Amino acid sequence: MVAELKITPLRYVLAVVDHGGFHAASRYLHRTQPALSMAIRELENRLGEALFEKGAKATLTPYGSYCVPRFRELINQHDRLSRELQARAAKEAGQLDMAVVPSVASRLMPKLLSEFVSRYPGIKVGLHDGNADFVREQVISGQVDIGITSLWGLEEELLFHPLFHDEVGVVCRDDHPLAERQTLTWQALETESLIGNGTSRLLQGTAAKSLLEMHALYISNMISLTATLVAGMGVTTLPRLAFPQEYERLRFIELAEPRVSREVGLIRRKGASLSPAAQAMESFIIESLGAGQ
Amino acid sequence: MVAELKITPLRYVLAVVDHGGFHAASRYLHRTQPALSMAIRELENRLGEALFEKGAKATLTPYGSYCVPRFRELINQHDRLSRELQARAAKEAGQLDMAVVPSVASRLMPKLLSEFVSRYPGIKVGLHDGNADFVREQVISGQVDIGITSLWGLEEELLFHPLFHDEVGVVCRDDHPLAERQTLTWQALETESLIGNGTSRLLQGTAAKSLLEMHALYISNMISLTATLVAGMGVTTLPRLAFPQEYERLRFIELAEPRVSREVGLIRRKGASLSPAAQAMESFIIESLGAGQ
DNA sequence: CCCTATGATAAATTTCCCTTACCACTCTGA
DNA sequence: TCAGAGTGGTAAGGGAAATTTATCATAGGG
Repeated sequence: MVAELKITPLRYVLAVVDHGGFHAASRYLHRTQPALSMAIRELENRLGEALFEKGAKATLTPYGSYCVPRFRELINQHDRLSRELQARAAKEAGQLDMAVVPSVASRLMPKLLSEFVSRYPGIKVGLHDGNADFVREQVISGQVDIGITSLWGLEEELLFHPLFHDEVGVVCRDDHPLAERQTLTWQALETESLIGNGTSRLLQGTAAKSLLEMHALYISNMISLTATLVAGMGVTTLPRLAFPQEYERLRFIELAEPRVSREVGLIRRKGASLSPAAQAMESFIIESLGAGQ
Repeated sequence: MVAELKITPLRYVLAVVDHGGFHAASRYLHRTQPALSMAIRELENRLGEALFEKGAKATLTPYGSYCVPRFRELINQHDRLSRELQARAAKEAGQLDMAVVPSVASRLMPKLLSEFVSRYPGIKVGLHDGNADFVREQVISGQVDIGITSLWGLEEELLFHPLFHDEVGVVCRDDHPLAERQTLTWQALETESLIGNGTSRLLQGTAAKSLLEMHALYISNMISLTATLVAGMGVTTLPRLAFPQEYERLRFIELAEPRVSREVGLIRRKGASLSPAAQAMESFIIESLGAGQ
């Protein structure tokens, strides 16, 4: 059975000691003098021993002298903890991990992250990239706080906040016959050597689904895919954001018929709420990408 | 500005976590469930962030998971301190120093101390011996908590609690002419070679005061004094307690006219109250020596 | 010697915590 | 499918605890 030492009376004792009297302390604490007298006496009763000499003005007993530094230590610990937790709640510190699809990671995250860390200097961000399945897994398993990806279907245990639509188009080398076209229909691709990739399943359920069966080649790795395209070995379909702009010889042609797009958005676990830091990131991303872009 | 984290709600949070639910925790804490709900919500508001998921049964938010171990740490620290201070107040632990006159130190303290430490195993005792002036100085300066000595006069800044009277008698070798006497008067000493010692001033203000002027020899050190007496070089006066029983050849003869005695007692500073440990020692000494002995 | 400082005390008041009573929701087993 | 027991949340009232107001006794300083 431990007596409950409330923090406030301990603070009173320290104030009396530091200010050299009950009246001075009461002014400092914005309390009246009897409040201190009674609170401290209550504390003394609880401890079973007087802290201040009776009849002397604010003089500590030996027991009191023993207690004061320990009170101070406990209060310091308390205040440090209180400040730390509040700061963390106020998103001034913390840590978050996110999983992001490669196209977003390479094209959007650099600018986003640099702005984020300058706005929230205390927050540590871990960025993990991988394909849509990887992102989904990471979020569901709780390995990361939030993810940015496009969903293939509705997920029971995930919340999806849409950010933007990303149009699917055809990518080919600049000397390819299709390269000069402004728009394409799926029929125009029937005779092409179409290379499949991780985003190809976006075509599922659309008028262009027959193209899926044409894949002679399937390349999931982006570097390999672009190298193959640059080598002129065929064409592929990609969302615009996934189109690697840095390759001068590659062209992106919009697919007009059917219009296919993926909806890129933010995902998080349904049951669990976000940590303050992750919440800050979520709000930041929605604010940055939700409207404009 | 630091928010005041009260200990009790923190305890509630831990109970809910440890017992896996508000109801289970409320049973454990002997509180009703709404009490926990409201106290914890109050705490959440204070921190600015939820600790438990809403709509889920007692599931911690990421922020909550971060907080819980820190709450536990603070509460452990609190409880440890509370127990320690209460134990100290209950005299189960602590430390005290006392200054004692040599006769008391050698004749009474050994038995007293062995009983004391067996009754209060946690208390550390420092025992310092010296003459009455030394004891007085040590107590007044606060070097020691309490002293046992006899006072020569009333002291303004000391509290004196009498313990027992110690009769002054004459000490001589067993072959001395006075050795066979049962009692003596001061006149019988006029022709003797009287050796003075630290206790001689007890005779001041008594009928035997003329003896003080007869001192040809003054020896303050007890070992030297007894050696001198054993050598048959004279007689001296000593309180009975100061008479060294271990010397077979020395005899103690009561002084009947005048009866001189010192009043041995406990002294402590008037303004300052005692530490719990010192208080325990004081009560113990009074209990042991006040009545009997 | 008055005046002002100290802290202690008593009663009134405000504040806060807890309980009782009730609701909404989810899960389980018949 | 539906009753029943589990979860936790909400509202209103009571009571204890903390605080204030008012007063007192005492001690030190001009």
